Amino acid sequence: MNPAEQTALPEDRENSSRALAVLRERLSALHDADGRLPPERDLATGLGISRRALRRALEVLEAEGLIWRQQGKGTFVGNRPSLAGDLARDLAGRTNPVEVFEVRLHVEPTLARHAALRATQQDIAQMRRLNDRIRDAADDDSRELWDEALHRRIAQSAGNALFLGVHEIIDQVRRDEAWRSLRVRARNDAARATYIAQHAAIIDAIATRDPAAAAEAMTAHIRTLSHNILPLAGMEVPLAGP
Amino acid sequence: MNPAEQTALPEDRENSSRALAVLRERLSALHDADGRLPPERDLATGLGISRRALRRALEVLEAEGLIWRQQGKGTFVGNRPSLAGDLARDLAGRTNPVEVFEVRLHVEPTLARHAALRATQQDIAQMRRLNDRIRDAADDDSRELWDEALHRRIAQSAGNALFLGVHEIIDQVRRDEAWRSLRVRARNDAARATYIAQHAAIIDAIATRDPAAAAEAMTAHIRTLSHNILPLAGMEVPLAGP
DNA sequence: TTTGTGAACCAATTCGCGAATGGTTGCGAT
DNA sequence: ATCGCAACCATTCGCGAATTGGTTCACAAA
Repeated sequence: MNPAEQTALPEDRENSSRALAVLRERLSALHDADGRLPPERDLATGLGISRRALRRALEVLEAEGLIWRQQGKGTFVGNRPSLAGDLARDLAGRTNPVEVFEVRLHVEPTLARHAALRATQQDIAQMRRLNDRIRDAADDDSRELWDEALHRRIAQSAGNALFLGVHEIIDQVRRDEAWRSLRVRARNDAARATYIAQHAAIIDAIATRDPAAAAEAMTAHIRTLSHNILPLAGMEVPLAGP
Repeated sequence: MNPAEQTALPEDRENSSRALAVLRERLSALHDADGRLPPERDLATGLGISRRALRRALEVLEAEGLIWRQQGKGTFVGNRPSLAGDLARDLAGRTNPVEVFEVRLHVEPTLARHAALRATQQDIAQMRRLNDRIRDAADDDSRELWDEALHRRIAQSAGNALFLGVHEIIDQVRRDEAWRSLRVRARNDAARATYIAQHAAIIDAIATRDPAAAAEAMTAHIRTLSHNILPLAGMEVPLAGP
């Protein structure tokens, strides 16, 4: 899924063809374990529509970020896999949560600082929507997805493609399967309200174009995260500042 | 080649088998344009030695970092290609030199700061050797290799595997083929002495365990680089500090 | 005219299989 | 014991056929 794109969509697409509505509804039932949809030819005949009509519907779903397609490969639900995947898996095996927080503590406040200077009004509105999604999330897994989307949106708003790539690497390492149990143990009802308030403080600082405040708010947020998470891994919280 | 490893080697390996000496001598003449050596079986018969003796020699060369091997693929001279390659090429196509310096200006001083706290005496001695290699380099291409090795050694000394991975990505983007002509134009005899002096200042700060001075020296170095290079690309020098 | 349909073709990818290659083991000679 | 030789294992490559998304075209339907 791509939470960031979903919320950015208008809800008035029902005037589209019937194929789109049918496809959107059955999307989660059609794909296999790997998220792969049947080939376009099979899917078209299976749904009783022409291939061209099917492709128009798929174009909409792709623009919404619900699916991704690649010639010769197939059509898949979810987000297109990133080139950072292999590198992130390799790094995840050689680093540890303390190092990840040490890096985040230096990178993410800088991204927030730049976002305060460069974020558009759409960026800021989207950040607020994403923080609402975090607050209203029904379960921990979706909450993690929205939280990741918010941090990514801030990184995007910093307006530096290389910095965004660096952030993506860090984020993928953080979310590596090897540390899944740690993330599950870190889920903490009491801390949720704190996180949402800290997110709001970061967004407010960006909205008021205050780079120093944005960086400080982000630093405080990541420090809170590290204090809540690292002890669960039996690790010390690093003292170094940004 | 792996300049960092080469200089770290002791010179007393001549008591090894004759095959090793022969192989080490002819190494640069045996590989093809891609750095590939002949298959072990062919190479063994070609050198008139048994495959086992050849493999023992290759093990030494691999440990020295002069070659790398992979089952089913072959044996190659030089450094094993990094997983960061694909991602770096992709990022190089979406970023630009200004963004690269913006990121370096935030990442490398931090690495130098950490190196001041964590570098070993071997690290520091190696840094000085590498700066001498830069000074004594015969041509610009090898000078670039030694310079890269020095910056990498500083990143290694920071003692954070994830940060090292981030630095590797940035470095590979910086060295992307697409910007080769820019790097060539940036070669400047007059600036060489400045760079070597700035490197020495960084190493001195690390050696005296002064994190702030190390970070400041690195910041000054990268600012000098950006002032010398970015105008060649018709770009403004970014003002933001670390 | 406009739109949709089916078919054919293009381009990128995958799959299967044999060959090549580094990694490993075992046997026999020295 | 050590060395040389051979055989075998695991991974990768190369190539061709099949698969799959991307595109074009002619024709029919609205």
